[in-house]
Amino acid sequence: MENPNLKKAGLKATLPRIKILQILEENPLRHMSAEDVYKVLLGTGEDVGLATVYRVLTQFETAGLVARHHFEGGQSVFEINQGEHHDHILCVGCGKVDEFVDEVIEQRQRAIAKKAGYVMTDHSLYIYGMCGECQKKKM
Amino acid sequence: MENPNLKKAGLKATLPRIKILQILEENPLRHMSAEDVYKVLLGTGEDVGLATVYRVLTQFETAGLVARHHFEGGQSVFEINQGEHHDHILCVGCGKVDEFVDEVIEQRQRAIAKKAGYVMTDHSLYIYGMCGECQKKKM
DNA sequence: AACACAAATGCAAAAGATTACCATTAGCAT
DNA sequence: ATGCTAATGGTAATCTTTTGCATTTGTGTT
Repeated sequence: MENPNLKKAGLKATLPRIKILQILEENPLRHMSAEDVYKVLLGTGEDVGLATVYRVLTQFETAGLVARHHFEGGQSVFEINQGEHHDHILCVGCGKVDEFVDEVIEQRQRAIAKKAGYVMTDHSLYIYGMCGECQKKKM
Repeated sequence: MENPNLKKAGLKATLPRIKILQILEENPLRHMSAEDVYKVLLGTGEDVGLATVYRVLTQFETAGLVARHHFEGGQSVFEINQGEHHDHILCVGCGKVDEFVDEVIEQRQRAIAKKAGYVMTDHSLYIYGMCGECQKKKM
């Protein structure tokens, strides 16, 4: 029953890790801050410290189980790694997050890095805007 | 002598603002954190508080005089707005920052936002990688 | 040039996010 | 079941940024 991804990642299957991974997998909110995860844990009566949540999330990131994003507004948000790579488009009105993939952009980025003499290791692309619903509200 | 950009932006020409704008314009480091600016001020013997630096930089951002970036690693960095919009490519080895513009990417972004029903207000694209020099060092 | 008043500043305290410390607990191989 | 090491929880510390408030400084006006 213990999630096999933990062992695969070389992490001991401890209770906090199992719980946190489960939350990231099952919570409808795909992008959660450490605080968000912590609150869910408290809600389910788990006795896990906030410091542990931070530690575990960082370990998950290192192990490639989750991706860390730096959306505007300060804190890091984490998203479980499943399916393909994608970028994000965020609504500045309501905070909604949508995902997209664009092969043309991916390719141009690689070309730009190469031309500048870099070996690309990562990239982050966020589009900010106002979503359909929020546009209506503002009228 | 007082920088006309301040008045143009509707900001009183106070000594801290004049000095800070000057630093942003003249410092060879084009991307500076609030702390960076503060240290330069101290170095030139100016008596400006760190809180004022933060306040002024935020005002400059609102006025469109500077752009705020959220590079990986926590604090905000500011860059004076002159010339065209551009995106950034950063070296994860030495911290070097290069700039680039790619019209294809700009255009795809607008198209993606539109298709998702968003009115795009802003975007941020960072490419991370290892620059030429750092690649050599690692061998 | 002196005034008057609101806006801006400096300092220190506060707030928010994340990390470090350390004594205690819990996986896991034997 | 036992023991050893890694992991955890709680708290204090750190770092960046913001806020409150008394004081100072621009600026337009006499």
